[in-house]
Amino acid sequence: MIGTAVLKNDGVLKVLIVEDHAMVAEGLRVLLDAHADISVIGVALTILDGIELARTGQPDVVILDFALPDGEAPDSVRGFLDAAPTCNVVVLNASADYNSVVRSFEAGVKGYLLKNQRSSDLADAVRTVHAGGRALAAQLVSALMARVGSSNRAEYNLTRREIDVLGRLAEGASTERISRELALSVHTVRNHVQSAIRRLGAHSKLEAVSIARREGYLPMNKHESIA
Amino acid sequence: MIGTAVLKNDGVLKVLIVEDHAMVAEGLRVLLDAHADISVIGVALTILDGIELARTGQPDVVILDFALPDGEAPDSVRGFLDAAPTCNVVVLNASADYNSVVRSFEAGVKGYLLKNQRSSDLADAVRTVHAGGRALAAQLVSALMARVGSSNRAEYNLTRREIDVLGRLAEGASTERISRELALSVHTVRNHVQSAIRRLGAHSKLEAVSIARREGYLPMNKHESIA
DNA sequence: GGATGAGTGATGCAAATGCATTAGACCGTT
DNA sequence: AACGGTCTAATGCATTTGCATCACTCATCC
Repeated sequence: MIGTAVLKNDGVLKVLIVEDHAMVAEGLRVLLDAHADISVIGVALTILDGIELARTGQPDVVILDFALPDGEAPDSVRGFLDAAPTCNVVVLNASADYNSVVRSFEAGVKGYLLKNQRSSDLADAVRTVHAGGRALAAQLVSALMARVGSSNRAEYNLTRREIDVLGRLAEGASTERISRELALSVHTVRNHVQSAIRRLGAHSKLEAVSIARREGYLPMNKHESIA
Repeated sequence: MIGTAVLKNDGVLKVLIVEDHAMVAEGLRVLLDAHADISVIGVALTILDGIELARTGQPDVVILDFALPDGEAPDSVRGFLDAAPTCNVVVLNASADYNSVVRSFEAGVKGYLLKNQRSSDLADAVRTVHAGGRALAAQLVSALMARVGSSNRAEYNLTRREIDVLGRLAEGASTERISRELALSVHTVRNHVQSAIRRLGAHSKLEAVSIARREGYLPMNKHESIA
């Protein structure tokens, strides 16, 4: 709150919303625009469009939905910061799973809010991060504290490759198919699988997938869309 | 559109929103309230609260999010219709999976919209269902047509025992553990697994679990929330 | 009262998997 | 420059799985 930016026109915060559900995005837009000190300069439905709008609009704050059609928030933060170096990214997610929170902050976001909060919390978060602060959903703070406190936090440290392979296993892909999809030897795929099984303390592929899913390493079930 | 209800006060449509993400619910509320002929009489975050509000408020239309903390839309439609017999339920969902659409309409909803549509579509749907019509997301219409046309609707006819075994496999249980849990011979468990694999047209346990999950035979796995 | 299918149990065999172990290339850190 | 970790690839071996096939009991249905 100390030394709020004076360089912006009228001190109005320029916000960019990146959210694939148009209905939700429109709602957030009107809710935020209702605040006199906040101005939504754009709404993007994909990461790609979002980064382009960030480049041209140079927003102060980016509201970034966690799960977008072309990727997840943590993997796109770099792109937003490159496009608009002075912007602060706030992730918006429906679920409060540990991994998503950690990955997001590791990627450099300044805030992490849940969709079950009031919209006024969102406006507050926008002001907070622009003032240089961090914004974390209240219900996450205590939960994270507890995790850190209880040193028994499972630290599986799966590698990206292992997570990738596990994800494909979860979709029912065979070792042979994965090796083709990733242009790898079947031996390598088997090694990644074995490595993941060992790290997760599992005794089979199925158990590994089960644990990985529970621990939030795998993306949510993409219900096969019919459209 | 023929013979729009005259019995309502001023012809204003009373709408109830049931959506667990407060932020989204608030957005929908302001977006809908912006229409002169629509009035949001309440917002509920759970099915239970929603049904109670429906009983006291007797809305014309209920906007019902598919996935609520205390259940899914299709299983709660009956409750809403009992509470407010004249109301029309419109399901709102993020994903367009076949099973959800079919289950919803079988449960008696009058509309099924996707969150990636414009909010004006929602207002249109509210008017349509109140006039006695059906509202289905445009992108779902053609997709459903295609499904119906190609009479190859999957009918796997899994037995209870097979579903039970598949469910345990999905949790990472081994054949041996399942045989203990169900007090069966490992041979029998293997037979059930094989039978399920055959019926599902899969080539491995993992693929069978994947297909069964997609087809709705297995309960959705809840992301372990840290909060 | 026989046909049908679920549920149970079993055997055999080829293929895939689980597990250990080795090893080179690459990359970031110290 | 040395170190550790990832990614890649491979080999060997015991175990499990995929798949076919058979058999018996017990329902249900025509």
